[in-house]
Amino acid sequence: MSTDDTAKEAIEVLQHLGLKEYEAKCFVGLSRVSSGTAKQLSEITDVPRTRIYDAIRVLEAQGLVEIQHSSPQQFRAVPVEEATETLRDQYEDRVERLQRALSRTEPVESNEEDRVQEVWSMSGTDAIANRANQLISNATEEVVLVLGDDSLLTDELVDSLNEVDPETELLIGAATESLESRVHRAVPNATTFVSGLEWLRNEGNVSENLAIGRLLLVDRSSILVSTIVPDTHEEQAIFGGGFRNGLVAISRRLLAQGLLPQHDPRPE
Amino acid sequence: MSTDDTAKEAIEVLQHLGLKEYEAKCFVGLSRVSSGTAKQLSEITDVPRTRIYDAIRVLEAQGLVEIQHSSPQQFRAVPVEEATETLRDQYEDRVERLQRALSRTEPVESNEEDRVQEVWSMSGTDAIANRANQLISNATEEVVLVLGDDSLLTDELVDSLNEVDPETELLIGAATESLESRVHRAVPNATTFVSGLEWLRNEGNVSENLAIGRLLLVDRSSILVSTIVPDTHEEQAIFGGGFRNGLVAISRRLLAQGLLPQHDPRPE
DNA sequence: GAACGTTGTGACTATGAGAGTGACAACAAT
DNA sequence: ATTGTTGTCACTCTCATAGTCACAACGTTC
Repeated sequence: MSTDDTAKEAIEVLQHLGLKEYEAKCFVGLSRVSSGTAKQLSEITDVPRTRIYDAIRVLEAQGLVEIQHSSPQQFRAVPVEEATETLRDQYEDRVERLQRALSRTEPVESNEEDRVQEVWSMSGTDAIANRANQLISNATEEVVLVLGDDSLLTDELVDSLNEVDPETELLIGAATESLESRVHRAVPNATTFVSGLEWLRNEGNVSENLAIGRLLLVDRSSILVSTIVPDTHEEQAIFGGGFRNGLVAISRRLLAQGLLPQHDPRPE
Repeated sequence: MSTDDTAKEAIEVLQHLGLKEYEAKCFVGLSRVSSGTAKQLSEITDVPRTRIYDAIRVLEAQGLVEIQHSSPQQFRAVPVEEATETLRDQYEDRVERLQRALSRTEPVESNEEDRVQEVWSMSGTDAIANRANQLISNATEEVVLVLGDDSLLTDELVDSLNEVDPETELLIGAATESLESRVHRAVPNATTFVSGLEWLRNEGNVSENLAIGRLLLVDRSSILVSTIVPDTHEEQAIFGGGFRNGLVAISRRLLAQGLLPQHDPRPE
């Protein structure tokens, strides 16, 4: 039963990685029997026997399955580590080709109007984290960062923080004391504090169903605020660039109010 | 024109990475204009204007595009490095989940009949390379390896070779002198030679259209032979395990004949 | 070697996702 | 007020893929 669930998960992941349903089922099925014939596989996987052959051929071409050309044919899945390694290789290959293709295609007339009153939105923890790290890396004067959740303190983030110019002021807040001490240890250069976000939590102006994720202000000119939807655990962010940006201005004032009284004595 | 081609390539790669046609086109289009509206994008990408919105939403959810919620909306692609980094993260995530799911699901009754007269086939350079490295890593007595093409001498292969037990005998042949010297430098522990494969090339028993790729014999009990189809550049391999395996026996004899007269004086 | 189940191939239908199009109300700009 | 733009829906068309069937080749059994 639990095995069934993990199997189902494995199948889904494989489909996300580009395999078709039959192919995914076949691979997962094969991963549990060391070797088998089309008929056996069909019974395990609920894939019509006559379509096993197609699926296996594709898998073989991808380097995920081996075929013994006997009669009847025997199929065997490549060991897990080998399979994932192969998938990884394929993927790296593609991303690299993408990178090259894109970088060679980029130059096109652009309407650089340099608007500064912009507010952009983005989604997805990975993308947001990358953007945050990027912003931090480009900081020259000041970084103000508030983390609302332990999981956001990733190694990459720590690296970015430790790589900024020593002249740059680092102000890092955390939602809990334990998180603050972790930050303090990881980024010795930073001034850390436990604050708050109470001022955000308590204001009823945002939908109740949002948890503050991170808050980042770089050089007082770029701001990134993310929220985490508790149910789906999805992260959403808005991101403002430019000095005279309204959002940035507001955020500066919010931070000034929220951060300076660093020890709000109200115990929650 | 050439920009058009690379753009097309980028689109294809993105589709392989899981994006739909419209999404891929939108992203590539956006990668060349710094920012744009739905109408502009539609003109660049040939995607129907009314469908731009769907595509962008998906891209946004994946962290590849930012949206400025003004009127009209402005769209902007995340910088290339950020995008690829995000894609990489997503992928790593999936592969890891796959690995966990698979390893937790593997235990199922298995018919370990331990046949030794097996010959398996596999395809794909990545998969074959991984299998080869795996085999080498498990070697305890002897590794005989012949490389038919420069491109097969990868860093991973070198690592595997240098990590075998020093007691293990390493015999590595190469198709050309330059390749041999590269091998010699990379794997000092190995006895290298320039041979031959003439004995394979000249025999008309295999379809003319095959170039020998690699040939690997480990501990005289496992053999891997790969061929490269010159046109498609696809690599195919057969792999035999087990001591008494017929293929292994044949290969041993072939190698004994082919390798010992190391310097076939015939100059090609 | 006759009879039966198994195996592999190819061709077929059905379904659903996604490509492509159009109608239309909300909006902005003279 | 008029006109073009913008965003949303609802729709059709096409094709990949899930799912089924007929059948010939093969192997196994008695």
